[in-house]
Amino acid sequence: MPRSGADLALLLLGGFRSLADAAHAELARRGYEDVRPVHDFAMRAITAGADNASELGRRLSVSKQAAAKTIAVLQERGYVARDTDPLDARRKRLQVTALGFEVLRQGESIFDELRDQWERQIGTAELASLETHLATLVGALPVRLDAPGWIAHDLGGPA
Amino acid sequence: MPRSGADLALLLLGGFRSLADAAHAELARRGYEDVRPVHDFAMRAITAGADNASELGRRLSVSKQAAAKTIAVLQERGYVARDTDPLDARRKRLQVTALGFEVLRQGESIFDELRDQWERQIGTAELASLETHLATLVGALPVRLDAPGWIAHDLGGPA
DNA sequence: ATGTCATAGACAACAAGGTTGTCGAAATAG
DNA sequence: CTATTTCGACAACCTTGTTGTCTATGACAT
Repeated sequence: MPRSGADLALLLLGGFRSLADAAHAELARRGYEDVRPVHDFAMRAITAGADNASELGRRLSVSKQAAAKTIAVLQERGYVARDTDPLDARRKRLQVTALGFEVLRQGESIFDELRDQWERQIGTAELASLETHLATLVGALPVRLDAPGWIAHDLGGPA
Repeated sequence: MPRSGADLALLLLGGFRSLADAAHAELARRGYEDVRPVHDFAMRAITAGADNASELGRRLSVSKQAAAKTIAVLQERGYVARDTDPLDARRKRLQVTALGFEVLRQGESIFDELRDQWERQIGTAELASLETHLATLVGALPVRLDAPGWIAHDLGGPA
C-alpha cells in the first residue's frame, strides 16, 4: 500500500517518539526522574568536547544563552561541574560528573535494549537495512535538538 | 555496522526533521510563510471532524486551552472560521476555510514530492519495506504532536 | 604598548507553546 | 427543578527558546 508522504513523516516521528518515551520512562523507573533526552544529548556533547557554554550551543544548534540554561540545570542536579579554565579566564570548563556518566551509561543501555526489541520484532537484517537506508536519506545532520518542547518535557502519554 | 539504539533514535528523528524542515521551507517559498506543521496537523484534525476546541484538544492530545490558542492563530490568519453551533450554544463550530484547504493541499503535495525523492534515492521496494517495518514497530499511535516546540517554531537550519 | 575586534558568559526582556485552575453559560441526567 | 458535565474563555505560571546588551578577557595588528 503506497503511503502518503505525510504518513511517512508521521511514521518517522512516531518511531522516534516511542523510543524516546520508552527510554524516558525507563530512566525514571531506574531512579533518574529528572533526566530528559535533552540532558542526555547535552552531556554527550560535553563529553565529546563541547566543554564550554558557547561551544555547546554551537553543537546543539541553539543560542549560547539557551545552552547556558541547560547547563545550569545540569549543574544544579549534579550531572555536570564547572571550573575556571586556567588558559582562558573567560571560559568555564565543563565536566560531566560521575553521576552524569552513570546516567549516560544507563541511557545507552536502555536505548540498546529498545533496539534489540525492535530487532526481535522485525528481524536483524530488516532493522539493519532500515537503518542503512535511513542513514542514506538523512545523511550526517548536526544534532539539532532545537526547541525541545516535547523532547525535554515530561512525556506523559501511554504511547 | 551495528548501530547503537541511540543512533537509531537520532536517525528516526533526523528523518522526520529533514522532511518537516523541507516541507516547511517549501511552503514558505510558495507564499505560506506563517504556516507551521502544527497548523497543518490541526487543520487536518478539524477536517477530520474535530470541529470544536475541546475535541481538537483531545485529538491532538493537548489541553483544550492549548487547542484554543492554536485555533486563535489559525483564525487570525484566515485558515479556519468559527460560527456558533445552532444545536449547542456552548460550542463554536470550526470550519477550515478555502485558504486553509489550499494550504492543506499544498502541504500534501509537498510531502508526496519529498517521498518521491526518497523513493528515487533508495528504491521503491526499499522505501516500502522501510514504511512497512516502521508501521509494525510503531503501531497506530495517536497524533500526539505534543509540545511542538521545534515543530511549530521556525526551523532555521540548513538541515 | 596600545587600540581594535572577537568571544565567553551573565542578565534582562520577551515570544511561543503548554499546563492547571476557575468561572459562567448551556446541555443533560435524575 | 436540581445536580453534574461540558464548552469556551481568562488568568497565572512553567519551560525552552530568542535577541539584545554588558563586562571581562583574549587575539592581533599597528
